[in-house]
Amino acid sequence: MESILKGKLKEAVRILYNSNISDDLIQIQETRKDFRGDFTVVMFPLLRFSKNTPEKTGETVGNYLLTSFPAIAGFNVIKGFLNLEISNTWWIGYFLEMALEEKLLKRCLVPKPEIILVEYSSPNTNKPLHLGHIRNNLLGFSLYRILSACGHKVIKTNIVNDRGIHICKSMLAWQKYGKGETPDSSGIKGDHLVGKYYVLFEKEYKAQVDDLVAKGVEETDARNSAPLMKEAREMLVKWEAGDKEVIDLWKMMNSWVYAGFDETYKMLGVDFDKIYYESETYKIGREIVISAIEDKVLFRNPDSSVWVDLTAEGLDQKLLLRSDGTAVYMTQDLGTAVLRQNEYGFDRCLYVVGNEQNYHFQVLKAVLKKMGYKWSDGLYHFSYGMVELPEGKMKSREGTIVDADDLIKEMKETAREVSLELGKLADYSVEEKEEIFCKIGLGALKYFILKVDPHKNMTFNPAESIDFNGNTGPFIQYTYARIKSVFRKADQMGIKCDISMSSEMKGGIKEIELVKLLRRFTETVSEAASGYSPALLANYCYDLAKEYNQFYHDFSILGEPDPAIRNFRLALSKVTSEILGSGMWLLGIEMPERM
RNA sequence: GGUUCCGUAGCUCAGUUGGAUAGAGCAACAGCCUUCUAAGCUGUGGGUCGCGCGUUCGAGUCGCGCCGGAAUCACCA
Repeated sequence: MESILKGKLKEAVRILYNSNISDDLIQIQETRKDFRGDFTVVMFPLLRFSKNTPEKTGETVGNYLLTSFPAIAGFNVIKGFLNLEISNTWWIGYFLEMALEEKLLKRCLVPKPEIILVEYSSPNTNKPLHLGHIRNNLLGFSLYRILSACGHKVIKTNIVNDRGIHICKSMLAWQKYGKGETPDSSGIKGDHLVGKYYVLFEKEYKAQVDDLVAKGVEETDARNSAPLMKEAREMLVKWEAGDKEVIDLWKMMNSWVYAGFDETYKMLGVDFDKIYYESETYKIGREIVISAIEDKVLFRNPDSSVWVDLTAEGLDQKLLLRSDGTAVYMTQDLGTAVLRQNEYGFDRCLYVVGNEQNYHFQVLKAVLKKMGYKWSDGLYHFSYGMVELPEGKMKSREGTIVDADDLIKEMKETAREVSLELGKLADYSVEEKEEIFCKIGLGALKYFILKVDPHKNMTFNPAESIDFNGNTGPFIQYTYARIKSVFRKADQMGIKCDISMSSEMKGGIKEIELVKLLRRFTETVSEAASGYSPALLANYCYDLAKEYNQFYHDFSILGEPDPAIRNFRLALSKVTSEILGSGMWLLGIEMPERM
């Protein structure tokens, strides 16, 4: 409609004022709710052609459109705004077209699909996942779905940080204090078991440091010379040297962690097409760095550490290889990027990583560019904000880390309580009920996180559990289940939804509001894709659900005697449920048929 | 100190490329279930959009300068 109107406006200006107007001067937007009309044209840019007041210009243009364009039923001018009223016939025609379309999402397909790699999750193998990872996973996964919906070939990847001193810490603690404890023997989920020994290491290590400090040793010296730290470092050297005993221990404990992660990922409903391991990619990174020294892109210090000079790019000098030749964080990310480009030839690579690493990714991109990799332009750091508690950051030392598994469990539990209290699922089996509690609990959690603009920090208050009323996932799920319920009832009553019959609809109707909102779906998906913002889509779903609930409250659907109107309302309900369903699906949120 | 991001109602958050009188939810208060699911709907109260200047017919939105908060600037990852 906007593009037709645009054409008509150009025509109007040509005929009325004998001038050609460029596209960017024509501003069309949906009319605000408190004014009469459907579309609003801003008159100010046209004044240079009309040489008249905004009001007069509005009148003249409005009259022209009214007589030359049948879809326009009327207009009014307020200040510099020309509000056009579109005929209901046009709206209904528009809606029918939409309702009969096989796959609405086809409208989102981009002309040039790209190969896009999305990296998300990126866990360390020494601790279980926490709330921060949940935000990361949900964002990454929904970006995958949204970009895929637009026709891109999207590959979900995960890079597991499975090497380094922190991994050795938990291994060492297990070796010293574990007494052969395993997930099976202890009944503890693998990632939590390994995490337990990481915490234990830190505790024992701190005790040693405190002890040394008490004996008069300087704090930094104490940290370096504490026996546990020494042992951990020795273990890392052994690991890098491929010592069989260490490697075997590493493999065993990692396998526990992976089994634990898999369970959490499954609960969250996320998965990956390809998993990279830093223990493999850091070697590639090292090779690349070494060959770049020969090309004089990098330089070597007298102590034989390798650096890149990015002062010309406004950044600092950055270390790429330690003086002992071992790799740092950046080294492995360089290797991973090159490996991925070789394997997939991606056009874009999205790193879903917290904003605390903004500098790191700036450097990564700059280094690759300096090394001559043209595809480095396609790297994009999807930088999202931290999840904070009311009192600030989560801190493991203060035990305020919100564990992912615990949180998911609590959400399900709350869903169960709320649901049982309402008692609408009495005739369901235990398994069916559990499945619904799961959908609702996770729906609440996922929506809570995804509705917030990704690049902002967000607050989570563990004391007040996540809401199930208002602007929440369950609210949207409820709306969906409600519509499903209407259709179950319609079946019982033998009422079929014959969309074509609603074309006989006439008259002034409030349902048009709903149509207007429905039509925004596909453009919202496109915006969410181009702006990398699932939040846009989440808030759209909320707006739609809210609008539908008003409609549902104000009008009877099945009780409506006029079949044309009844069918129209049924069709509206059907399209609403489909859009809510696929909108939430794009966010990775499942919808229950009943709740 | 340098760089990046953020600052909107008591709280959590929306607010399209600058457009009209800044919106939701939660919390508080008052209503609505013999009729399609009340996890819903309706209403009331609540704001110097951190502060100032500038650009513009028009600024929560753009620019500059302050103030406040976060992150980062490691031979940690």
